[in-house]
Amino acid sequence: MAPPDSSSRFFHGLAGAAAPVPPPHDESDLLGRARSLAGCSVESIARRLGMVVDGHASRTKGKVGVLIERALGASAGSQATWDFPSLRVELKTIPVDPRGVPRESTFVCAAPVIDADRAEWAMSWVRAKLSRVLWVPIEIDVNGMRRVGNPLLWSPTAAQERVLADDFEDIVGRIGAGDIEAVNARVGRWLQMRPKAAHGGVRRLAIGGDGEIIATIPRGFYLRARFTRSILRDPVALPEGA
Amino acid sequence: MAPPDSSSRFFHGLAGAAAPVPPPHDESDLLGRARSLAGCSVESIARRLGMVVDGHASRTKGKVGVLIERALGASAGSQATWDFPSLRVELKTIPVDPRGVPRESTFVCAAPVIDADRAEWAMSWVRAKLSRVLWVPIEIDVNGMRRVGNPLLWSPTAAQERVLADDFEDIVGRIGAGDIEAVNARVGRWLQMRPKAAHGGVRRLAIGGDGEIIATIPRGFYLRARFTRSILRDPVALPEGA
DNA sequence: GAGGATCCATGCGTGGATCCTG
DNA sequence: CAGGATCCACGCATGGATCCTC
Repeated sequence: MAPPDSSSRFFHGLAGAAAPVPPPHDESDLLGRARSLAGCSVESIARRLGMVVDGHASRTKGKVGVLIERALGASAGSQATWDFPSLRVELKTIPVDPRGVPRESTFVCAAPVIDADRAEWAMSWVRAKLSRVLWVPIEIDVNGMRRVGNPLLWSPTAAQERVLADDFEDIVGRIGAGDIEAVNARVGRWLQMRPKAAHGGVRRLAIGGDGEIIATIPRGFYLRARFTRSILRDPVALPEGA
Repeated sequence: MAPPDSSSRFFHGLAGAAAPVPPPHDESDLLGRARSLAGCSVESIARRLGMVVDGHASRTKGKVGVLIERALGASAGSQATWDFPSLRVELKTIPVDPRGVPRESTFVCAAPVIDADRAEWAMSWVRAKLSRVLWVPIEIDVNGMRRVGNPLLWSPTAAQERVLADDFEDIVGRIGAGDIEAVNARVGRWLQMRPKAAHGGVRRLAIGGDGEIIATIPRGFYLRARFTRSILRDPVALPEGA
C-alpha cells in the first residue's frame, strides 16, 4: 500500500493559511509585484494571504506593514538589515490621506543610546536602510477604507543624503557627548529621534554627561512627514528645510 | 453612586486563576510548605492553583516543575540566580519511580561555551545553584499517576563538592582549551555536559581549537542520575564513582 | 501639527525538564 | 542505559508602525 503523503506534515490544519510568497528575484520583480498590488484593498490582500486585519487602528498598528511584507515576499521579521536582504532594499508602508499626502512620521530603525560615540553616518544602520527604499503608500479614504497606492522605488539623491547625514551626525554627536536627554524630537531637519518603547517605563542603559551609566528610554530614528511628503511628490527634490 | 471597584482591574476574567503564593520567609517556612505538599497528587495541586497539567508527558515536560515553583512561592521565571533569591535556595523537582529512585539526569544550568576560559568553580553558577537545593521528588506510579514525595533540603558535603568541582574543572578546562566538540556526556563522574536546545539546528558562538570563532550547539550542565539517586538515599554519602 | 507615548506580532533566549533510539 | 535530541512556557527585545494630547 502507498506510504502516507509525506508532504502532509507541512500542513497543520490552518484553514486559510496560504503558502508563503517567495522572495523577489530582483528589483524589477519586486517593483512589478508592488505595482500589481496597487489599487487593491488591504482587506482583499489579507484574505488572499489568509490573514485578518481588522479592529481599531490603535490595536492593529503594525498589521498592514507585516501584511505588505508577506504579500511581497519579504523575509519575515528577521534580524536581517533589510526586508529584502539579497536586493538590499527596505520596504516602508506609509499611510497617506485621500490626496496621497503623508501625515505621519516614518520609523526607520532603533537609535544607539550606548556606543553612540562610535557611530558614523557611513557605517550607520540608518544610511543602510535608507539607501534603497520601496515606498508603498496606504491610502486611507474618508470612510477609513484602506487601499494600496502606487509604489516608489527610491534612493536618496546626493543632496538629500547630505542633509540626512548632517541630521544624523547632529543627533548622534549630542548622544556621544552624553547629552541624550537633551535630544528631543525637535533636533534634525528631516531625520529626528523620538522614544520607541512599549510604554514609558521601559529603560535601557546609556552614557550620561559625566560618563556615568544612566537608564533612559529607548529611542528610534524617524523621518519627518515633511520629508516623506516631498519624496512621494518629487523623489529627487530637495525639500524645504534643507 | 459608588465608583467602580478599582480592584476589578486585577481580575481578567480568568476563572480558576488563583492569587499568587507569596515567597517563603525562611528555610523552615519553605520546607514546611514543601512537606505539606507531600502525598498530594500533581492534579490536585494544579486544580488548587487554577492550572492544568495534562496530556502526554512529552508535551508537558516542564509543567510540573513550574507548578511546584508556584505552589511554593518561587519567583516566577526570572533571571534570578536562585528560585528563592532571598534564601539562596534552588528548587529541583525530580521524577522518581514507585520506589523513590531517580531514573533521569537533572538539568542544572546553561554551560558557558564562550568565556569558558574565565570560568572557575568558586565563582560558577553551577556551584551557586547547587550550594543549597530543595529536592522535591515526583513519584510516578505504574498507572502514570504523579504524586509529590518527601522533600529534602540539601547542601553538598565537602567531599561531594570536591568531586563536583573536579568534574566542573575538567569540563570547563577542555572547553577553554578549544575542545568543546570533544566534550560529550561521558566526561564527568556526577556532573556532565550535554546539548540543551529547542532542536538540533540551534547554534551559539564558541571558541575553536585554533582560537577561531565556531558555531556550536548550546550545552547545559546536568547531574547524573547516579548522583541524585545517592543524595535521595543518603544526603551525606559519597556515592560510588568518587 | 507634531512631540512624546504607546500598541501588536513575532523571534529568540532561558528555564522548566523528559523523550527516545541504538 | 544513557547520550544526544527535543518540547513547552514565558519574558524581553525587535520590527511593524499609529495614537493622542497639547
